[in-house]
Amino acid sequence: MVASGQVGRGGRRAGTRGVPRPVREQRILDVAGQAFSERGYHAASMEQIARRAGVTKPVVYAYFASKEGLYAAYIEREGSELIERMRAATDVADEPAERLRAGTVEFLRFVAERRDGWQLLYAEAAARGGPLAERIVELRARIVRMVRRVLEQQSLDGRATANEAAFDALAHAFVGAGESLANWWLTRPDVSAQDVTELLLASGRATVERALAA
Amino acid sequence: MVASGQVGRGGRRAGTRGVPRPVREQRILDVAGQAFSERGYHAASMEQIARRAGVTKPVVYAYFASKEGLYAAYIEREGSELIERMRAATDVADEPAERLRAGTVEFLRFVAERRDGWQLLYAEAAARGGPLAERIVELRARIVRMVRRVLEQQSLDGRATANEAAFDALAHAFVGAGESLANWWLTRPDVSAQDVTELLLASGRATVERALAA
Amino acid sequence: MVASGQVGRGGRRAGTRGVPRPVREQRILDVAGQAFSERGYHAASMEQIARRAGVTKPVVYAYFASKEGLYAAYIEREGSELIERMRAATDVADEPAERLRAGTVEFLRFVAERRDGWQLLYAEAAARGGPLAERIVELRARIVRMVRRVLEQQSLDGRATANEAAFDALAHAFVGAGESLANWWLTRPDVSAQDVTELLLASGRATVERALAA
Amino acid sequence: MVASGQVGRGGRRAGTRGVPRPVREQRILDVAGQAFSERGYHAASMEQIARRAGVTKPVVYAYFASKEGLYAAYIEREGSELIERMRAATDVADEPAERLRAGTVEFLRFVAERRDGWQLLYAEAAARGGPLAERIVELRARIVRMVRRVLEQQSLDGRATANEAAFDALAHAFVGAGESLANWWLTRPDVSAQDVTELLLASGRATVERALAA
DNA sequence: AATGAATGAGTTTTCATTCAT
DNA sequence: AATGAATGAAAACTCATTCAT
Repeated sequence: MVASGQVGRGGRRAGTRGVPRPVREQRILDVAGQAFSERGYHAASMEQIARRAGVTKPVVYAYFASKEGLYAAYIEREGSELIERMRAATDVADEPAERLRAGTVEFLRFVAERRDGWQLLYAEAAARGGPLAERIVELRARIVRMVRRVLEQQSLDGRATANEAAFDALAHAFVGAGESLANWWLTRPDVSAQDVTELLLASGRATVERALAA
Repeated sequence: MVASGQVGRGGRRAGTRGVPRPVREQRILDVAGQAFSERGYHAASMEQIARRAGVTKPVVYAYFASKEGLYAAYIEREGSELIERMRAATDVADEPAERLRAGTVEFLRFVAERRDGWQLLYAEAAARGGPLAERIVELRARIVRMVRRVLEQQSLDGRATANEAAFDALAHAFVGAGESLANWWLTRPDVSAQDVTELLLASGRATVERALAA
Repeated sequence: MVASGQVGRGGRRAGTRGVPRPVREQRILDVAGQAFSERGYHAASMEQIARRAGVTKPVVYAYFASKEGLYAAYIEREGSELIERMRAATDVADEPAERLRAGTVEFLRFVAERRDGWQLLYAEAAARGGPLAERIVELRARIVRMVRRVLEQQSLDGRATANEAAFDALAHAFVGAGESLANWWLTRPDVSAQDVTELLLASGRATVERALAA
Repeated sequence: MVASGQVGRGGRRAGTRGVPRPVREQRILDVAGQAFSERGYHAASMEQIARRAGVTKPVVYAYFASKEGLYAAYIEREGSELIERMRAATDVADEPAERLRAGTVEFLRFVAERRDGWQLLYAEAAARGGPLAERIVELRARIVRMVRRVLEQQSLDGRATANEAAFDALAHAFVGAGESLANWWLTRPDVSAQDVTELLLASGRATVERALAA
């Protein structure tokens, strides 16, 4: 019988042969995320990303077609993951209050685990313009809607008289507070996720009860 | 050593002579702000900025020394104005509550009047690593401190037992909520500044009273 | 952040593919030497050098990193060759007198074979302040030291009482005479290298014997 | 009677009014020489030269028409002075030997007194190309001819059988040795001009007597 | 006679992108 | 499927030179 393994068939110099494409793709995305996050989209160079990922530039182009494509793929991966994790966490709970807590906890987990991804998503959402603007805006909008739905449900327990816009505004305020708090938290490793969560939730609850009541 | 055939450079065609320097400076800054805001620091080109400002590149360099210098000057102008206006507005009032309201109102006014400036400041604060990162971080920190001080004063009226970090967190949350709300507001021309202000303040008040009490 | 409309850069037309890198490097250096020699460092343009070498600018940068790098590489190539050839020629002979003759002959050979290189080395040594000033000064100093050593040995055959500085001075005078003579010779193709050599050596010998004796 | 002085008549800011044109011209040339000598022709900027001379750029252009004109004027001034001084010194003496000594002494004096001028003349003579090439070549040629004539006269005292070319070569060698020695001397302030002169003359004499005799 | 303010024309350098192998 | 080597296009920045005052 002839040797059946696919690896190490000789001829080639060394390289990273035999690594399956999906794995390599992820590796490239990881490196790209780091580079984009550290130096910004423009300053990050394809050359460097390729080198750090242990491949050559044409490979990167073969996989992602262009720098913008690479960027989009990264944003997409991180964004989907954030949304998916939040949705999954939220869906587990029944009570609105619990759902909000679960989503918040998961959000902070993501922020801590994927600093690069989070910071890039955040920065990109802040910068208008650019072809990924829509995608990111939509992403954030989805989160805002999730929050808003929960807040509305929470409010129904009381007597909600607030109008549409008010809830929209409230959700935006809540999300903004969460983002800002998350970033602050990243600079304060001594503070627990628990504390951050509680503060944010308490603020949200208090606001719904009092601010919307007005 | 000496190159021959170097004659015939320079010259003049028509130009916008007679415009006093300070005026021109401001004009260039305005245009630069637009460009940076629309396309981001890297993508904005000096060539284009100069052309749109009705001058030539060397003029821009004569005034601002470098692209980064131009950017810095713009950030500086907008940032100082924002801070100054907020401080001035705040200083007029005596009561902490009134001070917070005044600052908030002035902030929203700035956001509305200087969209480009606001959006650039916001985006740049979100992106770490850009040029002037420090300057902007310091700017936002100053605003956070202003808020924090007011919140502390407000809280003293009650019985504040909250620790340091809590106030820090609260201020960051408040500022984040305000930023997010401001951006949302820019997309909703039908909503009055008044309403946005009230929502934000109510949220802040409720949070201080309830969230910190916990 | 992300600029749109950046597509469609790069490409290829025809080019001189297949030329091995070392060959191309030498070709570029040759052309660069010509350009630098003809127009001086500053006046020579990378654009022009690249075009004349049949490559594009980025190729030149890929090989030599910068204009100064290119210049340095050329100076280095020519300088090393000159020194190496002189050293090799010198080392063959045993007697001081023979060594001096061999070195001189080889020097003139280099001057004749590599006009561009020689003239650039000479000009650059004359101009203080250029890039690589140090490198060239060191080069010439090495030659001066070679000459000096030989002169000292020659002198030992007689009764040398001359002080240090005198030998230094003598070596500098000899080298200067050689350079000047070489340049003059380049304008007089009818004169033989032989004659130039003899004159220079005779002058050196006479000087050592008489001038130092004083 | 009304104040008659021409200076300080008011109206103007401050400036350097009242300085007669020739004085100003010389001042500009001085500064230009420094700049060219320090940084090379290309790297020296008109802006800087003007500023250091205490005038504005247009003034420089009014006086010298162009950068090249300024350079030419400086070279001209220094070159003429060198030649003139050497000729004057030489003309005083009668004997060939005395003439050579007088010229050499004066040359070294010039080198010491006018470092900038000397170094620029030397560097420019080394660099071919450039519009002043001819002028400088002619300058050096004149010095070489002076030397040659003296050497011929000196040689006549003996029995000269040397051919034309030999004297030419000899003169070039002598001048080259002188230049090189002069530059070396500039780096050795401890050595006296006297010593340098003697060495050079002795070398010249020895060479004429022995080398040409061959 | 002098100046402040501009300008046109380069220069070096960098990068995303793509063939030929 | 992968790479080494090139390329076209731009971008920041500089400077000699000149008008309008």
